[in-house]
Amino acid sequence: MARARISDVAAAAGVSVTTVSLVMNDVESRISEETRTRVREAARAIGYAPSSVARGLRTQQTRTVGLISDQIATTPFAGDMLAGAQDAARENGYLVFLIDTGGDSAIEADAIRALTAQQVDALIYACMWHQVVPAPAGLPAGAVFLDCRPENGGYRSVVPDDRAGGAAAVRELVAAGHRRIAYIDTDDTPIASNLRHEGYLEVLAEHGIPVDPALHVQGETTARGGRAAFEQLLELPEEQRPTAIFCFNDRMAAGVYIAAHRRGLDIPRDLSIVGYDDQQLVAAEQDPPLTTIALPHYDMGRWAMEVALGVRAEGDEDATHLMECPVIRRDSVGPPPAQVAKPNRRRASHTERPPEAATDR
Amino acid sequence: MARARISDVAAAAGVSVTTVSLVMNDVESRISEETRTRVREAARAIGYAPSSVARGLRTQQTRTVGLISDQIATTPFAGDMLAGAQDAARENGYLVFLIDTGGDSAIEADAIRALTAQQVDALIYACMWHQVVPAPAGLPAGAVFLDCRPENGGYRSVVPDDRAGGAAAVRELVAAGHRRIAYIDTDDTPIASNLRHEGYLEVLAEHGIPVDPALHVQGETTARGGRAAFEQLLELPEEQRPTAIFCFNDRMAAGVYIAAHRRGLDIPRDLSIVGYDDQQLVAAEQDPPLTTIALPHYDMGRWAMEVALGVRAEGDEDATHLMECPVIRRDSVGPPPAQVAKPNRRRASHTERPPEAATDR
DNA sequence: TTGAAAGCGCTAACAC
DNA sequence: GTGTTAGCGCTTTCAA
Repeated sequence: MARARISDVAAAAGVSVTTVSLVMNDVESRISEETRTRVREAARAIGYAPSSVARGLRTQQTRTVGLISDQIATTPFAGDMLAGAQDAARENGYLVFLIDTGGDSAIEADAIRALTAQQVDALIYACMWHQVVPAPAGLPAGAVFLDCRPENGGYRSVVPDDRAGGAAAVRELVAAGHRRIAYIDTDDTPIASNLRHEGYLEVLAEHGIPVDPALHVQGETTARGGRAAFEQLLELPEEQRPTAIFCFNDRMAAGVYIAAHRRGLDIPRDLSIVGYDDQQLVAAEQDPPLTTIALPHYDMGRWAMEVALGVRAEGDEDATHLMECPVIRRDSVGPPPAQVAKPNRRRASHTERPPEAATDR
Repeated sequence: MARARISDVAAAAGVSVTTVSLVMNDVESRISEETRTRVREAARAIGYAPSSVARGLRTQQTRTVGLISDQIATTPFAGDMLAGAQDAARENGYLVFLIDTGGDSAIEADAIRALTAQQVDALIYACMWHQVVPAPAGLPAGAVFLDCRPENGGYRSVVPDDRAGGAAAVRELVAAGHRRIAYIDTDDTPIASNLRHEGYLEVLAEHGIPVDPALHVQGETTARGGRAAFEQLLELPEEQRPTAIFCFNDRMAAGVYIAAHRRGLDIPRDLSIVGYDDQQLVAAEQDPPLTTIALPHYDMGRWAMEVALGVRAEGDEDATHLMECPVIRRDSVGPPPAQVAKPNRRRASHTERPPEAATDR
């Protein structure tokens, strides 16, 4: 059977289409309660549902949003951003068109065209990880950047506060008593890695811990890369080795776990580790479960959608919103290995690790 | 500036709207080449793009597809299905509305209503893993089930061939010389786990390998669950222990790795392992990389979209398509440990484990 | 409290 | 080869 139209309902209820429209849209005013119920029943009886297409044409509002991403929907990294965005869209009665471009700019341009032709009411441009990107040509004003920033501004955006996150990670380690803290870094993703590194340096400075360049190593952002970087650290003379490691991400931390376990090192007894991302299937599945810094994907997705929809008032048309990365405490952080075993291990202990360090938690 | 309309282009080019429409839609017939280019230029000059909404209303075809899923977009499990579906949609000029319901049936019902109101041309109903589900009320005929089957039929569907996949996994192990092969199973996901188990039994039977119930253990589908199940296996008398393990999924296999490494067991020298899923961030990141059976997510997604769009002819309106799960050979399978080391390792085999046991399963 | 009618932007049947 | 026009299904102004 063909779709029921508003005129069918009108005929069935013995009223005009105007009345049906008024009833279906819950326009307060006029219309007696009796007519109301008559219309509603007729509608239900013939299974009528208004056509969003016709309504969209008439009102020039489609209650539809476009979400263009490089790959968030199809990779395991940042799906929660979608969840946040979707939830916000649904709560406000919007449907979302999702287009993963795979990073292909031709597809991206087509996507913008197609979404514009669809007259979406809002547009979100999302990346799978924090980066600074050129704003694609033709991107409508009012679009919101999610997990990325337009390099020349002009749009609102939301990204994780990686600097504060890096600081929080290191603070966690310092609070446990560590002073020799390595940072296993990467150069694959410059923005995030630089910011986290800044946070690392900031906390060392805060506590008067000298920076040892030998404790800053790099690798690719995989378990293999983390493992290789860790092995580099193990080549240091024993007293120079770290007692704790802050890893750029959880995958790299997983590599450290593998190497540590193979050498019989116990986590956290012999080595404390903090990761980053709180990545599903990685962080919590380690043994012991990994303490890490969570990327606020869900909240960023929700923020972006609410701002794009105009549901959340954000003063500035051209500002970057930094979202906090919470510490997820699990079991990979403990105090440094007891040093009584190596009484003569270093210089005067007050320079090495002031007892006060234990108290600043 | 407001959106340009077709009449603006017509005026600018000094032709009628019909002509513009014909040109924009590349309708061969009539229209001189000269007029054509004039129209095209006018359109480009004023930045005209046809409104999909108006076109949708007029033609009653929106070139839009709905994809309702439980959680595939927001979890790290099956994102490739989306990639396959999206690619197929894009290639055919369709845009996709994505709705993750989180498994909430009220949201699901709303989603079906909203998508119907949007007059989507096709609908895909997808699950994050292979299961049999009741078809939601109101689901339009012609919808396609992706990675799930409607319990009472009535719709086309595509699911992985888990039975053949299970068989392939075990065959891999048998080919390497193993005879004592355990199956670390789960009861969390009945359909897939039963099917894979059937494949396991099938191959044992094929090779006349007796079935040992002690080698069939269960756990939850996490690294922790896999680890616990493996430890149960290690409690068996030495000569009864498996030399190879087929794990229900890669996460459980990861748990086996952890326990094995902690005990100093080398993979694959002391123990061979085959997983299932070829899960990103899990399978390939193990050390050594895990041999596993891939779930054909991308191809299933593409299949579902093509069938839903009517681009791929599928005879039966009510059939389940089984998609092959390829073996991904990596480095976790090797020959069983040499048995010369324990010449008297088992007693008379017929008392220890009567061959008839193979038949009573 | 209700209805008639215009018109959103487009396509396509039909006329020229 | 090109133009006129009806109408897709709805909302909304205006009149009654």
